[in-house]
Parts: sequence; structure tokens; C-alpha cells
Amino acid sequence: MSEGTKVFFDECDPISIETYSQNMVGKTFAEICDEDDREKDSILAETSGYKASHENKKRKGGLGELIEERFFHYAANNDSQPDFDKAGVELKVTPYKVNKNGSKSAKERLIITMIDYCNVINEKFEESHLWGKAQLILLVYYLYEKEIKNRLDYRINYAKLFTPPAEDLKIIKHDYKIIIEKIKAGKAHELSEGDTMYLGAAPKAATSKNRRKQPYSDELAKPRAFAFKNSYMTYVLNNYIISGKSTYESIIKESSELSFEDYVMDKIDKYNGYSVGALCKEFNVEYRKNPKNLEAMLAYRMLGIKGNHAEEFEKANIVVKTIRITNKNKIKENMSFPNFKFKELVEEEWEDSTFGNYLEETRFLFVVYKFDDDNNLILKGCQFWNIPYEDLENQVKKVWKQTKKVLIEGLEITQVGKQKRNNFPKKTDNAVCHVRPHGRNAEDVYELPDGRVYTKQCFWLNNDYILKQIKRELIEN
DNA sequence: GCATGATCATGC
DNA sequence: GCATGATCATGC
Repeated sequence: MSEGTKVFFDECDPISIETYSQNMVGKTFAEICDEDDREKDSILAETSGYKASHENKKRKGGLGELIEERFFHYAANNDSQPDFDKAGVELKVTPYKVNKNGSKSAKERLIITMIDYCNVINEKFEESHLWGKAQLILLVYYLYEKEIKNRLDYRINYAKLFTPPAEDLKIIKHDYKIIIEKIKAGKAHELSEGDTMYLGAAPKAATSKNRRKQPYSDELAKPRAFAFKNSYMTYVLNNYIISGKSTYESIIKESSELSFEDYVMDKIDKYNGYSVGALCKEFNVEYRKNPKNLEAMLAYRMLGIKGNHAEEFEKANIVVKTIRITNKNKIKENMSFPNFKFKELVEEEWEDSTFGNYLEETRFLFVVYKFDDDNNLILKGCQFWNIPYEDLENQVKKVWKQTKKVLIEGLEITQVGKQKRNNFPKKTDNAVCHVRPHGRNAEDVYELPDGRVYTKQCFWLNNDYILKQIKRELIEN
């Protein structure tokens, strides 16, 4: 094809659209605009000598809109129809990033469509607005790089049609059902991304004051959108968009009547009453003196997984946590999370905070063990959990904000004997979480906003709070 | 006895 | 070399 020749595509044919989309792979948004400008210039020059207006670098609107107008040459339509209506293809232009270790991950969740609380309750999945837009997507992935200041200089590296495969679709349908049932129960205001596996109800508010009506409660709810979770999109990127990437073993190996979570609980419940020693024997795991993560490893073995990763857990952002109950029905230790950097935390707002988002987006599989009177650790069962929206938005938010305030006003450090005391939120201050050190030792430090350094800290969930979240039957007797 | 601070062990 | 899960030590 000669330079400047317009490449057409058949707007009724998904494959033709995908083929045409390959013309943007390897180009930046600016280059795509330049090409479009040159094309317009040449056409206009022939007819009138007029010069087309070129891309305004400060244009409003998303990069998706830019691709629609400058590459596919159609005007952005309203929300109710797929972008390529006649082909049933939805266009999504979305960023990915390359991590320090070279791996690639989605930078964002993929927003599909807003949840209309009052109408969605009457929509069957197959006929839903959501599925109309999610069943066939042209995924255009561009590389996000922190150093690049002008977003038009981001480079598009992949463009591919995507349909959720059957095994994912089963889980997505179940996720949809969970979201709809929560709305039907008058709890739209308690929706959280951690409620579900691949399809989430993602927060979508321009301002935190923005609220919407829901059908079965007078309580106003945050606007939310159906979205494929970040963790799911990372998997999609690495395994369906970039080919040849090895995947983790999956838990579901044959079709089952049970939902995913019931299937997992069933598998683990089969070993209830086993001691850790007996489980090690069962799975030929070497029992070491200091078992780091041994119980989590055993959980994977019970699920029939050889390694320490499972495909579904990666896609759904499910984190396995071991809970140890003492024979006095208490949990000895609080639950730790990744360290935070003092200087980064003070730059965040609660709505985009690392810890707040982590808790909202993460679903946990608690594997519960209990010490018997002879100090043997006995498996009691397991439970899926994510933090209730109320606890997140009240208690955790309070602790997070206080932590930020303390850092901004200057951490107060006092020496007491061998220990340094500080004024971060303490366990006694809040029923849900607190701040405590979490480093190699006291000399393992990060810089404070004011230039001093202090022992690395993280947020911890209080052990007595966790205990209250565990089902009674997993604790007693 | 427990909250708070400190440190260890291991895997990636 | 660091992150993470687990546990220990100090001090009230």
C-alpha cells in the first residue's frame, strides 16, 4: 500500500476492525495524530488549499476518544451502544506498566459501564447493558511511563480483540449476581470491589460528595461502575494479549456445579481436624523448624496446586492469610501489610491511598488453624473475607488520616529505655487497625517528610477485630 | 497480661 | 537486598 493511502475497515466485521487496528501498534498517540493531520492536509490541499487544524496538545477527553476520532474516524457515541455498533465491538484504550522486575501489569482496572442501581436489578446478565459492552472488546494497550509528561507520547504496543473465556465467564456471571443481590438487599452503599472476583463494582466519583439513589434503600450510594479488576486485567494482558507467557496452575480443573468459592471451601474442609504435621505428611512437605508461610503452602496443596500461586487467586486478587487461634480462643498476632513510605503517604489523599485501595480491592482467604491443648496446630477450615465498606470508610480512614496528620505535623519521637516511642495511631485508639513497626530491625528506616528517618512502619489489622470477623464455628470447640 | 516496639527467617 | 510472614522483648 502506498504512502498516504487510506486503509479502510469493515465496520460490521470485528476481524476487519482488529486487522486495521494493527496500524496503530508501535506508534505513539502523537504520531497517530500527525499521520491523520498529514492525510487531512493532503485531501484539503487538493480541494481548497486549506490547512487542517492540528492536534491540540491540551485536548480534553480521553485517549480512547482520540483513537475513535483520529484513527477510526468516527465521533464518540453515547454510552448505550458498543462503540462499533454493527460489529458489536467495544473499544477500550488502557494503560499497562513495566514493573521493576520486568514483569508487566495493567495500570488500571478496565471500566466497562456505570451501574444504574435502579435499572440494573431488572437486567438478566445475558441481556445486560454490561454484557453488551464486555462480550467483545478491542483492547488497545499503551505503555504508561512515569517519566513521560505528555500523555500523547505514550506508545501503543498491543491491539487485540478480547472475549472472556468460558471458565472466566462463569465467575464473571457469579460476580454480577453478587453485585445485583447486594443492590436488591438495599445495600448499594456497601458495595466494594473486594466483594467479587474478576468483575467488580469500582468506585467512580468525580468528587467524594457525589451520591446516587438506590431502589431498595433511602441511603444514597457512591456512584460505581462495572469494571474488570486490575488483577484480572493484568492476567488478561499477560496471558491473552501477550502470547507465550506461562500461566499459573488453576484450581478449577474440571467443570463443577459449585461456585468457585464453595469449591475452594469444600476442598479445604476435607482436611478439617488435620494437624499441620499430618498435613505435611499427607502432602510430602518437609516440616521445618521455622515454617515461614508453611500453612499457606499447605492450603495450596489442599487445593491441588503444586506451586504457591493459583491462576484464579492471581486474577481475582485473592490473598491467602493464615489465622492461628490459641486454645483460649484468641488470635495472638495482629495482621501486617506492606510497609508504607512516609513521604509517599503524605502526598496521597484517602480516595487514592495505597492502603485504602488495597483493602477495598483485595479479597482474602483466611485459613484458620487452632492450637489444641497439646500445642498442636489443627486445621479448622477456611473463610473468604473482604473488609466491610463501613469499617473501611469509618475506622480505617480515620487511622489513615491521623497517620498523615502526624507525619505532616512532624512525628513526635521520645526515647524510653531501649525503645523509641512515637505518636502514630495505636491499637488502643481504634477498633480496626493501627500503625506499628515492620522492618528488619529498628535501624531499617525510611525518610520522614521533614528529613529525619524512622523505623519502617505498616498498617496492621487488630487481632481482636480479625477474631470478630471469623465465623464462630471456626473458632469454638 | 497485653500493647507497643524490635527482630528473625526465608524466599524471591 | 528487600519484602513479608512470623515471633520475640520490653515496659507499663
